[in-house]
Amino acid sequence: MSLRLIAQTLGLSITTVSRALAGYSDVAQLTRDRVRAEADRIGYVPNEVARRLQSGRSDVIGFVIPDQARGFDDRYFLNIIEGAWSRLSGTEFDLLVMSAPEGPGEVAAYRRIVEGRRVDGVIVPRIRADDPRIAYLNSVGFPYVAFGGRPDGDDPVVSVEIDCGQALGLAVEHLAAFGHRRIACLTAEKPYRFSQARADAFAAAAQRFGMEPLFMPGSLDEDGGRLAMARLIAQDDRPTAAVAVTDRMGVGALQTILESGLVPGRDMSLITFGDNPVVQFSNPPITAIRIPTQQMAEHAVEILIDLRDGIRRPVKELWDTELAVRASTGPAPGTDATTALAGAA
Amino acid sequence: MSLRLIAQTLGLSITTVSRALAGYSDVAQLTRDRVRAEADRIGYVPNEVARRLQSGRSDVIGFVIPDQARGFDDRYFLNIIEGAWSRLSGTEFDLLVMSAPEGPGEVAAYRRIVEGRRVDGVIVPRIRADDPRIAYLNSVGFPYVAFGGRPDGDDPVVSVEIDCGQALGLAVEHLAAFGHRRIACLTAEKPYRFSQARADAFAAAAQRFGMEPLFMPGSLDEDGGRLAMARLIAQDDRPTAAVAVTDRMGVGALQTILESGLVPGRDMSLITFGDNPVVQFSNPPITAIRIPTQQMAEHAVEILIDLRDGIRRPVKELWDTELAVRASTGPAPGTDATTALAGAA
DNA sequence: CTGTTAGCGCTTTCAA
DNA sequence: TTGAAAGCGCTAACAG
Repeated sequence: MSLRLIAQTLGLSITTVSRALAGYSDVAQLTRDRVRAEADRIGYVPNEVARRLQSGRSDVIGFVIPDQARGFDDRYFLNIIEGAWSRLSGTEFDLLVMSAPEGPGEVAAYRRIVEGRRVDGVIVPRIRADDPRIAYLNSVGFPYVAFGGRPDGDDPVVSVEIDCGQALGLAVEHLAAFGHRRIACLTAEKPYRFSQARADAFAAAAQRFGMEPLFMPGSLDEDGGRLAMARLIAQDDRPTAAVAVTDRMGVGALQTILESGLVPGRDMSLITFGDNPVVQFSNPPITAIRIPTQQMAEHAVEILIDLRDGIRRPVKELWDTELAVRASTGPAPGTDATTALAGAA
Repeated sequence: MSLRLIAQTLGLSITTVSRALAGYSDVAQLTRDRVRAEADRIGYVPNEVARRLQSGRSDVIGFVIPDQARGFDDRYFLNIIEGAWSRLSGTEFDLLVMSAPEGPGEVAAYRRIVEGRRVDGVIVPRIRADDPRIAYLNSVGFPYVAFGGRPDGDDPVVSVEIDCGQALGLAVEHLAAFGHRRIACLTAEKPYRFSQARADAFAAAAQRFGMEPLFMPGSLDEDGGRLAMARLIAQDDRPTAAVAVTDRMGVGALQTILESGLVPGRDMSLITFGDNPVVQFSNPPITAIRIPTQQMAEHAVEILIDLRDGIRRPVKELWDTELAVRASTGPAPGTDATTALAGAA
C-alpha cells in the first residue's frame, strides 16, 4: 500500500516507482508498465496526507456555513456544497465544511483552517458590510472568493454574485406588466450586502418604470417577512405587490397575506428571491427569482484552484437569474387582466 | 511558523519544544513557559498535515451526501452536517463532505476517501437494503456509522436511528384519539431501510389499536406523495388519515388533498416524518414527527472518534422522536370532536 | 529534564 | 534511464 512496497517487489528504487506512476517520460516504457501493473495488482492508492506535506499544499477547499440557527434558506447552502463538490470530484481536492454562527467564533473558524494549513482557499458566503471574515482574510493574504455579494472597502476582491440589476429588472418588469404601480421591497435589517444590493437594484428598477420604491425592513427569516408584510398591509395607501429579498421572508409574508384575508396574486402580489423548494410547494406557489447557485459555486471553486496554481483566467463575477412565474403574482387590483397582458407585450 | 523556528530562537531542540507545547510534565516549568511565550509571540499554529502524516491518522470525519438530484428533504442533511460539526469543533478534527448520486460513482466516492486515507471514519446516511456502500466498508473493515437505518446482513454494525416503534406509536395513537379507524401509510418504493422500518412500525402500531394498516408506495419526493395520495383518495372506502414516511411526500400529499377539494385535518388528516421547515410553513401546517437529527449526528461523530481511539463506550442506537401537532390532523369525519378528545384522555 | 535519531510516505534535487 | 539523498513538519523511542 505504499511506494516502498512496489519498489521492493520490483527491485526498483522508490524514486523510480514514484516517477513511473506520475507518468514521467524519462522512465523506460517497460519499467513504467511493470510499475503500473504492480500498483494495480496490490491496489495502490497514494497517501494524500504524505503528498500534501511534501507539496506544501493542502488540496482542500473550505466552506463555512454561517449560522447554526437556521436563520436562512435551507437549500441555498446545500446547493453551494453540491456545486462546489461537483467541480472538485475528479480532482485530488477535498471539500472541508464547517459551521459557525456570526460572532467571535466565526473568525476563529477561519483562523483555524487558514493557520493550520488545512485548506488552500475558502468560499465566503453572506458577505456583510464591515465583514470581519473578509478583514481577516485580507490581512493575512489568504485566497478566498466572496460568494453572493461584494465586500465594501478598497481591497481588490474576487466575488461571484448575481446581477441584481438584471434580477430586479425582471421582477419589476413582471409586476409593471401586471399593472402594479405601488410596489414594496421587504429587505433585511442586518447589513448583508446581498440585501442591500437587491434593495438598491429594486429602487433603480422601480424608478425606471416610473414608480416610487417603498421599503420595509425585517429580519431575514419567516417572522421578518411576516412582520414586514403586516406593516405593509396596515398602511393607508398600501402597495399592491412586494418583492422579498429571501425566500424565507417571502414565505412569512405569504402567511400574513393569507391571514389578513387577502388573496395572493390578486390583492397582493408577491415575488421572492432564491426559488428554494419551499416556495414552489407553498399554497399558492410563489413567483421567484431563481439563482444559479450550483453553477456559481462551481465557478468559485474553479477560481480558487486557479488562484492556488497561480493561473490567471477571466472571472465571471455577475450571473444572470431567471424569473419562475407562479400564482403569487397577478394583475393589480382594479386592472383589467387583458390590459395587463397587453401591457406586458 | 514551525517548531524549528521556535527551537532556533530559544536555543532548544525541536523535541523539547514539541513536548513543551504538548504540555508534557517532564519538561521544566521554565522551559515550558518560555516556549509557550515564544509560540504565542510568533503566532505558532501546528501544521496539521505534518501531524497527520506522523500519527498515521487523518483526523477527519467524512460524510457523503447521497443524491445530487435533490430527491429528499433539504434540511435533513444540513442538520447532519451541523450536528457533526458541532461535536467536531473544538477538536482537531475536520469534516469532509462529498456528494454522490446513487450508482457506481457512489462507492467510488467512499473508496476515494478510505483508500487515500483522507478520513478516519464515515457517516453513512440513507441505508438501503443490499447497500453497496456498507458491503464495501465491511469488506475493508473501515469504521463507519450507519445513520438513520440499520443495514441488513449479519455483520455487526453500529447504527444511529430513531425508534420507529416509539415514533409510529405516537402518530397512530394521535390519530386513534381523533377517532380515525382507517389509516394509510405512504411509503417509499425504493428499498430504503428507514422507509421499511417505518412501514413495519406503522403496521404494528395500527394493529395494536385494532386497525387494519393500509399501504401506498410512491417515490420519496413530492410527486410520489402526490400520486400516492391521489390513489388513496380514489379508493372506494378511502382512509381518513395518512402518515407519509418523508416530509417531501407529505407536502405532495397535502397538495393533492387540497386539489381534490378535501379539507386537510377534516376530510383527510396527514402526518409526515422529519419536521423540516417546509411542513411548518405550509398551508395548513402539517403535523409531523420530529427527528433529533443534530443530536444523532453529534453522537455518530462521537462514536467514530471513539472507534478510532479504540475506546469502547455505550452507544445510543435508538432515539426518541416527538410529535409536533399542527392543523393537518383533526377528528375523523363523522366523529364528534368532544368524543375524540375524551378518547384521547 | 533534555537531546539525538529515526521515520511517517511522498517528491524533488543532484549525481551517476 | 535509474538511484541516492534530502527534506516537508511533526512525534516517538531511546539515551543520557
